[in-house]
Amino acid sequence: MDKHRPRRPPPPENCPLDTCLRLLSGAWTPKVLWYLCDEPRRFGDLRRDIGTITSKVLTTRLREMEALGVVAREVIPSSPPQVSYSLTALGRELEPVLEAMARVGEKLGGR
Amino acid sequence: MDKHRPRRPPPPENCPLDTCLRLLSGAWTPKVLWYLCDEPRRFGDLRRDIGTITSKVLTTRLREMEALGVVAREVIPSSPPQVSYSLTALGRELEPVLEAMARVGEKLGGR
DNA sequence: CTGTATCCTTTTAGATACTG
DNA sequence: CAGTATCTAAAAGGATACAG
Repeated sequence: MDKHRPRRPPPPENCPLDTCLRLLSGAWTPKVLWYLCDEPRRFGDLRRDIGTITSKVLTTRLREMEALGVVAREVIPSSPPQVSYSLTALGRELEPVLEAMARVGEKLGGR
Repeated sequence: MDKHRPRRPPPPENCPLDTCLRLLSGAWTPKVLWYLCDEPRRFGDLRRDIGTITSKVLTTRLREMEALGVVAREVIPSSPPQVSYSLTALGRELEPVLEAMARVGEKLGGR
């Protein structure tokens, strides 16, 4: 008799979207991932590549992604010190998302 | 001879990502689009489907997406008034992005 | 070079009440 | 039902200075 809920139930597909959204939220995270998809990069390279991000924010985002297991941080003992960031296997799963975004961005033109 | 910039130049693929990012930024926009991908929905339906969004924020996001041309707003003259929201052709371009996100969300498990 | 520490501004969103 | 209007709080980010 479907009396009280004749309407669509909340789709369970909802949860995975939320999970991914938590990871990609923030204006900078996707851009960091974009460059790391290309190849591993050092801290200063990432900063220059992205262009307008401050080191504070970049550090914060990288630490978040490290904690989530999508980015790996490797310290190369040398002088001056070098730190290289790369995607983990899990992080590489995000490449299709970024590619889909870029494709849509092209169709959106200049908005 | 490549003295000052021996490093990789900023990839032009950057811009489309930015465009898409502007559109999808904010925690709610992707969720609204997710439900509209399923089928057109009325204001109150969207609010219930999403669950915890306030009408103020939902209105703001819908107006933004309208302005960008990804969502269409249709008023159905009736009593009580009905307003239906749907994706435009441009808006439907975003479906692959959301699907990619959901797929990654599954692999991310519970983080 | 790779960060950390402060402080401040902007953006986003939540609470709540109210209207046609 | 479909919003609008205020006000407040929280999150994100920018500027700047400084350290190992």
